[in-house]
Amino acid sequence: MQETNIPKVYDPQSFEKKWYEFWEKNKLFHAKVQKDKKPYSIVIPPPNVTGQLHMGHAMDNTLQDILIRFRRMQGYNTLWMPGCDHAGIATQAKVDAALREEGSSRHEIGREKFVERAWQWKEKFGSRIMYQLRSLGSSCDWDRERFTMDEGCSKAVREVFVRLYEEGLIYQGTRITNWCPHCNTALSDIEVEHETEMGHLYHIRYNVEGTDEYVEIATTRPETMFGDTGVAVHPEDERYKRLVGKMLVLPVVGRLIPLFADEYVDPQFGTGAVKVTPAHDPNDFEMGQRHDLEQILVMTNDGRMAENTGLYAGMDRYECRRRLIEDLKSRGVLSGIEDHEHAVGHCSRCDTTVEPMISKQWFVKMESLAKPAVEAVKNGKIKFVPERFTKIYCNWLENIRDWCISRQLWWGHQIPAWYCDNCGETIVSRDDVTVCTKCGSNHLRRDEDVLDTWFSSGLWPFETMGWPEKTEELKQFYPTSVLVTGYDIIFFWVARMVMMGLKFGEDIPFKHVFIHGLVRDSQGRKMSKSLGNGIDPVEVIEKYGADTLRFMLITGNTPGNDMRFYWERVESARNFANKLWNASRFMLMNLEGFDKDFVPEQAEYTLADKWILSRYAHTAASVTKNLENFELGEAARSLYEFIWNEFCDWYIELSKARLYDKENIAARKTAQYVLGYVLEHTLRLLHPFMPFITEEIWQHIPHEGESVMTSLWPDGENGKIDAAAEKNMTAVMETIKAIRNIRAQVNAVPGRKSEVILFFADRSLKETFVENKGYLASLAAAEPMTVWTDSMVKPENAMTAVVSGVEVYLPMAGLIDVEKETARLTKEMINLDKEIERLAKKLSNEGFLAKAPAEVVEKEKEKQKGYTDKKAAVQERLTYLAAL
RNA sequence: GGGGUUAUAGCUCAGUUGGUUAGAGUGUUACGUUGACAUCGUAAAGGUCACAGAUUCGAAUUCUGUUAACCCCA
Repeated sequence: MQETNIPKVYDPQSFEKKWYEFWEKNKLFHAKVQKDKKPYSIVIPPPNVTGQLHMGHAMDNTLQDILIRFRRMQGYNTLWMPGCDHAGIATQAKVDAALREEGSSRHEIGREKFVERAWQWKEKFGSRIMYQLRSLGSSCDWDRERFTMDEGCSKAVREVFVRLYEEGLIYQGTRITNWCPHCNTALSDIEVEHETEMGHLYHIRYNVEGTDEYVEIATTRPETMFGDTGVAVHPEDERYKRLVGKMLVLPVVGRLIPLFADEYVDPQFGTGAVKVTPAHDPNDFEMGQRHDLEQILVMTNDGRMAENTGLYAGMDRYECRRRLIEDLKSRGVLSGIEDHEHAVGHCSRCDTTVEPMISKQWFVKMESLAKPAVEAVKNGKIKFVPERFTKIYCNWLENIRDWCISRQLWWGHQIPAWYCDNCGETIVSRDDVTVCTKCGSNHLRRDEDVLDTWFSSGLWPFETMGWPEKTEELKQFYPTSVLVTGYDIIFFWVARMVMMGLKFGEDIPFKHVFIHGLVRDSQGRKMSKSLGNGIDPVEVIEKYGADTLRFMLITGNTPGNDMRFYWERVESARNFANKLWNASRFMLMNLEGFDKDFVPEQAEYTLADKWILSRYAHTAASVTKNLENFELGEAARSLYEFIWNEFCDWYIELSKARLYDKENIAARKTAQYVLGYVLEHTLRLLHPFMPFITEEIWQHIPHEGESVMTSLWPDGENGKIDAAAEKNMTAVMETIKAIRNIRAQVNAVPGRKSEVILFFADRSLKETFVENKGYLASLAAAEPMTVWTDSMVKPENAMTAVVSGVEVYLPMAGLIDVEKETARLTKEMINLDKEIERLAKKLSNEGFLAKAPAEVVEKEKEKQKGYTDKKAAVQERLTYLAAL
């Protein structure tokens, strides 16, 4: 157990892997169903199998791991369900690219082979991501690892699809959807990102049939004019009233289209007349429905002009736009081009400009699903942390539109719908179908499309627990305790899970939604592949250790807000780990004669012992409270401050005298006990944040149990809080700092002892200082310590400082620098005057005295007295100096 | 157009129910390797808490408005 030879420097590489394997091998992450224990469960936001872990994952999983490890130590039956997502479009794109490298393509090898390739991809990259999660320290229950396309999830997806279809909540329809010509698939509304772009507004004249008159329209997408089936104006627009009902001649094409009136048209915009292309614009589509207009599709799925565009057929949509503009110009019907700023939709996956166009797709009716999902949040069953995301979530669900769920991809859950070529029947079924249920024909074709990836992700909290079977896991772990995710997928994922959970899981999927922000680069930019500014968490782990990365990610950051990545901050976290490492090393080097059964008598405790135990108790309470409130950053900060500024800077220093003195056995044993107690318990508190280093140290120092991760969370330590010890110790510490300050002022030779004379305005402190004068000697080189009493004359040739309750005099051998000393004290005087004045004003304020709580008034009065006493002492000193 | 976030030390950020001489890390300056740690220690400098009002005995903290940056939705 006793080891004095541990490395001088924190070296995470030497132990992180070892401990992870130890935990995993001993199944410490595994959650059995145990009905008598309180459950605490989290399902991981499944990373895409496409690639690798990025900094956002590192952040997300660090937060989850902290919560899980904390609750596990608190005694909950804790489940963290891991897994990954098949990520339809993204993965298909990756596999496509791999095939292209080989000079092949998905179309060449066919669907079956392609899907095989995608599975191979999944095996390779899925396991890589899971490995990366392990290197971060994530305490997931790997025995339960799931994948959104595994057998169980596929079964759940089918069940949900069929039930929704049977209830009429899933339907097939020909509607305007957002089409990505690059990914070659339809997208849902939220997969489109709108960016404001500078474009042009083209003014084109459409002749009124049989006259020389024309109507001028304005459009941003002239190439869609091949699909125009009308021109609309506002019914009250005087400019056009007399022309409504007339036919117009579509330029270039020559087709006749009606001019009609519709309330939708904004007479202020452009010329007040809009071309109507029902097959290529959502608003036009609706006008088309109202006015019974034909829908003419003029583009192909890859963004080229269709056969019906004559000379332009086969041309890219933008090439067509350029040529068409030239053509219109030469025909003299192009009357103007204005610069125009407008929002253009882009594919969130590949950034290609999406083309709104009609196609036949599957949709989910959202209204009835969204209502209970809003209700669950409004009535507080589900709570967002931070609370402000509630509004964002509710607003979105309250204005939700139907969800396009079919994708023209090969990688994903194929839609369980079959079409009968014989009678035209559509059959949706849980099991594969070979015979038409209506006409008995076996000429069936399965729908080729797959489902939106988020359709299966939406079932994640319960599909991973065995739904639709009524499993023990569901009974114990559903609803889950908390969902931890970024604000960027509240709509994509959180909202869908709530809807699906309420509908099929028969309860909310989670009680809390803990939202975090994005990790940005040091300039505040989003990390992205195209910018090349991403930082690989694995690189950070290899260089600095997972604990360092974890600690860096959760400090200096508050819930829901973005954070910037700085290497300096990584280093600062690493230094903290090193500090802890060396504090432990100090203890290990002083373990000789450690008696694990020894517990000191109360009387054996020194002031420092009582003080550090009290400070530790405060820390334990605040860490617990902050973790329970999802204030993980605050929790980590309080541990940082306790470990560094109190335990290391003061307690270790103060324990040295007793530890080095091998004669006084009782004192040495007490110091060892307190050091051991505080360190061992602090390691437990820190374990959720920095699992590896805490385990490594914990295993070296005296402990009981097999792992710090299964040790009990420190609780009920409040008995150790000792207000008197804290007050007295604070006075000692302040005095030490004051002496050091003076010594620095006069350039005292470091280490050379000098006398200090103390005068106690607060008499109760005298005894404390007499008993603990060793503290002043060792930490401020102040020796001997003389106590001045009222009857004596205060020392003259000395430097002075005043701290609460204590006047400090440092006699000077030579002459003191009167000028410098006067300046220093004058500055102090000014500060004190300012405070005294402020307090005087406050304390003479009738309102304050009458309305503020008595304890606040009392506190202010005490402050006032403290400052006044200090001022008197400083004044006295200044008077003395002036007389020299 | 609607909604939201942010504005605190040179930089990055804390500051959780209103009462602190407003904090940390980093950077800067001076000094220092005595047996945990130079990935360190000691000391210091550095802020009108964006601006203007309001509420209150009391505002960095609550409310309103303004300005600036960013984000989401339409």
